[in-house]
Amino acid sequence: MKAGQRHAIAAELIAVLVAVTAGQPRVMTIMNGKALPSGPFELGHRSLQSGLRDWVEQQTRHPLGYIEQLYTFADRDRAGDASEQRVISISYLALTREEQAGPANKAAWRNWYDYFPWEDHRAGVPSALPDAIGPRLKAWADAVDDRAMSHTRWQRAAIAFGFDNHAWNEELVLQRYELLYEARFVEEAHRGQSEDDARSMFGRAMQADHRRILATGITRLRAKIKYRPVVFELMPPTFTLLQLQRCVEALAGRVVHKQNFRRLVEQQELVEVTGAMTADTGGRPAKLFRFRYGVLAERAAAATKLPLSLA
Amino acid sequence: MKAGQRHAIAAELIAVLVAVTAGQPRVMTIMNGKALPSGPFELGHRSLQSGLRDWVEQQTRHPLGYIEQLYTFADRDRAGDASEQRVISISYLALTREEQAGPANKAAWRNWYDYFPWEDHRAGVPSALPDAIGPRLKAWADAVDDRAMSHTRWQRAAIAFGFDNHAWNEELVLQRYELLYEARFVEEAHRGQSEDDARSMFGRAMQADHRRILATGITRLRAKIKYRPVVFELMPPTFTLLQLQRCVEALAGRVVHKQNFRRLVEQQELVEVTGAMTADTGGRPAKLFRFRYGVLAERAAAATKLPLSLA
DNA sequence: CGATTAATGCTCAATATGAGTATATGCGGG
DNA sequence: CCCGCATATACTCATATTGAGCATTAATCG
Repeated sequence: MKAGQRHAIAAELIAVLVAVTAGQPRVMTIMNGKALPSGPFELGHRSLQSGLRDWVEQQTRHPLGYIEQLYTFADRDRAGDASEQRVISISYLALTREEQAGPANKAAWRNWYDYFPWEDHRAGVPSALPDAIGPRLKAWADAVDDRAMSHTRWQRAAIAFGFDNHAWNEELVLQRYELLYEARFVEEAHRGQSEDDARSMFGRAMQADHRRILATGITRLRAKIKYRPVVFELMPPTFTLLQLQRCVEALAGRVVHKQNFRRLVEQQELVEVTGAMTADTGGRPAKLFRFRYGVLAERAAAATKLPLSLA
Repeated sequence: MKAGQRHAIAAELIAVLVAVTAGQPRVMTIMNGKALPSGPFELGHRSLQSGLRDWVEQQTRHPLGYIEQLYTFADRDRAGDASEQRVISISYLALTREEQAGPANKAAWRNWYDYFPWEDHRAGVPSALPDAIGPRLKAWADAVDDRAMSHTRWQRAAIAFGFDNHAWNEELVLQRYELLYEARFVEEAHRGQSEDDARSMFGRAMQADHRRILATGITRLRAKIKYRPVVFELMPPTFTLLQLQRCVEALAGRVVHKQNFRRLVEQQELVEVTGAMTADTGGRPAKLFRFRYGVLAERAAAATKLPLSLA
């Protein structure tokens, strides 16, 4: 071990901090929405996790309920500049509730679909997909000479974005972003160009690879809500079943069958009635529920299995 | 960012390299089975992944088919000594075939159940579980005064190890190891004591937290084979369905229903016949199959869903 | 030849899942 | 006070998935 080399390394913690408010999935950003909050890992921190927890709680004044490691990156050219300094970035997914939290400094919550407009299928397939994104990906595929290569490109795109009769798979967030990056449609693919805030059909850009990290976080979360009761970290203490459903739908970017959703949640005993009712949303008053924390103890592998099928 | 502090960090890559040979799951070790192979991450490496790939291939003379990041650790007391040097360890799961691979130096493959004897349920529940481990965990739970605490302890143990009518869940490898660690039954929990190689009922110990990392790798792999066709990375180019089944069983530590296993594998079109037959194992000759690589392209989320139920 | 070991083909019951119908209960406006 | 409107909540039903057996076929071994 060449100590001299090993020392030229720095570690950075990056958080994908998620909340769901007003039916929209939000992510905490800094720098006018261009970056995810991140801070250095220092010797004073007990562990990576606690290092992250420390400064995120300091920023949001909110205890983090749930933290999960996402991925560790250390690509040579991450920094962008020619510094010989090597940076290892350790990213985390954290869930919280927006509520109080007078966010310090210029930190701000953003709708995550600002960054990935093609990911929200709650109101049906976004028209930009078949109308604009599809054709461009097709052109990108056709742009190579090699027929086989061309076919492969289009097939990858079709599977990822659900063209050609392929079913939409909401968990392929990262795959889709990487495809758009490879095709150079997202701004990050050509560094140093258009610096405007424009929210194009390919979404708002972010600094360095932060948008990729966000995509990783969304991917993980969309997968996780199907087999772990993590949604509740995003819910207020009591809620109606429809509110819970809307939260899941916001994250998954698709609607679910209401009756089946209730059946599932109830038969799995994930929640219990509080006795109270609410008549806020207009229709017949709904029972208020709370998460039954018992499930965490009872079922180690506490399955949720939200089917999240098409609606 | 206090540069002075950030520089005092080193990064290390650790591999859980797995193969399945002769019906047993093996893991590559060094230091007489006491450690997982690991090496420093250096400035010369293009990325973390390629750094790992570089030296693992150098050690095993075998191209790695599959690499997946496991987890990144940086706990203060990891080093054990009082050095102020902070080490970040990035662990990976890698799959390969044992075959050729004249393993360099003192590297050696070990049956992973040497480290976790209680994890192999292929021949039924290991007698040590109800006979010895259970009672000791019960005693550990009873050792606290607080009744509620005591109850919680036992309940955690019962769920993790399948006592009190709880079903055995093969994916709780890490949870079980951590419980045994907490109860101080595994050697690593009391550093600096018995240094012998003895394979006690609590398994062979490893250096530092390598056994925990191995547990993390097994956990991940046991989960993954259920929804991704990764088993094939461990199989020879052609194989019979029973061989495939035995491989899955070795990893999962439990047997599966033969007919249902075949039904699943075939209806998902994960394999295709080669035309050849083999009459090696005794009974009626079996068809030889090969993995149908097409599935990787066709299904992005190439589901495997090996049920892995009780048999 | 008969026992042994697998391979392979089929059946069946119990759930899980996707989708739809019907009824209940609040509110606001006319 | 009655009429929609919007949502809550209760059931029903067809189909797919799963877990478990039973039966038959085809080689090898002694």
